[in-house]
Amino acid sequence: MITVTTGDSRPIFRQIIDAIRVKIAGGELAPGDKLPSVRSLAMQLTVNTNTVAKAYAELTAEGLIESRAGVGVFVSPPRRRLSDEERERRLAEAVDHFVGAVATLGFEPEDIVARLSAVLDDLLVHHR
Amino acid sequence: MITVTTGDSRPIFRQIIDAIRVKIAGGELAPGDKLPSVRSLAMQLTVNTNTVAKAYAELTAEGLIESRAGVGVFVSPPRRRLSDEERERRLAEAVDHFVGAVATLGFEPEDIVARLSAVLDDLLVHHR
Amino acid sequence: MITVTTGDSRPIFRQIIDAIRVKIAGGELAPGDKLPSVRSLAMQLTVNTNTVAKAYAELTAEGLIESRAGVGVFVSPPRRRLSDEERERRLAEAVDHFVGAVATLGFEPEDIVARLSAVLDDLLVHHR
Amino acid sequence: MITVTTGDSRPIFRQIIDAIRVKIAGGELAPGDKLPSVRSLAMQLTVNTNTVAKAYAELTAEGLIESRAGVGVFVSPPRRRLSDEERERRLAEAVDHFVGAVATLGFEPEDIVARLSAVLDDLLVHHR
DNA sequence: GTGGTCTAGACCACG
DNA sequence: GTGGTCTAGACCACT
Repeated sequence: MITVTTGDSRPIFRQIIDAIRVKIAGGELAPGDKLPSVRSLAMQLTVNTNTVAKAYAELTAEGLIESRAGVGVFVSPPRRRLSDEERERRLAEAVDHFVGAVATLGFEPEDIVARLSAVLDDLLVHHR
Repeated sequence: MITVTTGDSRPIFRQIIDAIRVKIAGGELAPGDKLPSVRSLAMQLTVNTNTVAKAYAELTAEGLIESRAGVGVFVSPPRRRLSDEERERRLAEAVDHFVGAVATLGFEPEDIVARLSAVLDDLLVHHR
Repeated sequence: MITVTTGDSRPIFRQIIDAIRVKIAGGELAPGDKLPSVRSLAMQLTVNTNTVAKAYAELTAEGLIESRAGVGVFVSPPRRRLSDEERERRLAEAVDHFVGAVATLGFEPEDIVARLSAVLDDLLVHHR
Repeated sequence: MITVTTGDSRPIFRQIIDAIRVKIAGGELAPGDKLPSVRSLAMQLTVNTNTVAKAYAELTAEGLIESRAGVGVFVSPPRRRLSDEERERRLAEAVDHFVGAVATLGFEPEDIVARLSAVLDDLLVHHR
């Protein structure tokens, strides 16, 4: 089940993208699985169909899902789409953004790392 | 020295905010230190003065810096301007964004955590 | 100057994407060059601004251009974004599609190759 | 043997059209040869019969195949059903699509041409 | 003025 | 019924 929050700083379509990415990474959505249709997800989230379609389009461009016209949207078999440099660049950027966001919140580094580690392990390790 | 890059997905004013936050958290900017004026920083970064002013405004609202009329802008003494709920909310949001961004990059959880841990420790622990 | 044709089987936004890709590959658009604004290109092509924005968004996702909010859209410095496998896969797919489209048109293979070669050389070699 | 793949950007009916075109151009399907019935091909590919029927309809319109009532579908004797203008238009469009798709993949023009040349020669020259 | 997001609604292509 | 494209128009964020 995907949820969107208006309080989140990310736009709706990006919240959808991130949520589905996490489900795929965690194995909750496996290759071949069918995603909810654009219209049904839009209704469930009470957003416009175009907003869901935009999220699905980006996930398709990333090679994570594929849509079969008239049939629906499905999780793709995994493939390495990005170069190592690009993957590295994106990780570095994500780290930079994260550090910039939490640097002055007053949490201990160990607490932050523990928090993140728990979430990541739960998602990715659980999958293996 | 702060730098802004066009390749970054964050808007310029946010890059400035994050960079100053990190400098403060890491001790590179200590309480009482003087920051460059809005105008001079804008000139140095070759961005609009409004952009720098916007960044300084948010940092002021967070209680990280304060401007003394006619004198300049200075790093504030450490204090908690944000409520615990707000701090928690921001951390949770940052974790969500980060996980959504790196979930499908294909890195091992340990590698991601190690990477982040190194950056955080370098910044925050070094400071204490 | 970019043009779109209603007779083309590609949707408008894809025609725009392909045209800009070719201009970038051919060096007609160099890194740092400014592209026409979303609104002005939309007006010139007499299409909706969303259509142009969609094309620009995909080119941004491909790393070919970057947009600076409030300033405009610019050609990015080149970087290798895709893995070798993905580049190879895309070339193979393009070749398959092309061959499927021209196989029974009755042209001689040499003529087809010569035609394509001329276009490619004009674009890519001219650039070096 | 024809195969369809979900990873391909073309709709299924177009994949079928292209595959049969290539087989005819390459001589693997010669004039007079019998094609599988709409139903049997649909069953073999596990696609809707409408999809195969649509592909056969377009191939018939192009004069490449013909159905003899109650007997089956057969490869037509070679003839030019398309006007020179239409053939030229299709070639030009195919070239445009191809160039747009590969322009920014980072391959050398010679490599692209060599690749395409090999496939075309293998198909068409071998046939003569 | 620039790009980004979202909505509403229409029409088409596909299966 | 499914996704894809396009339009029109609004509102927001950024500079």
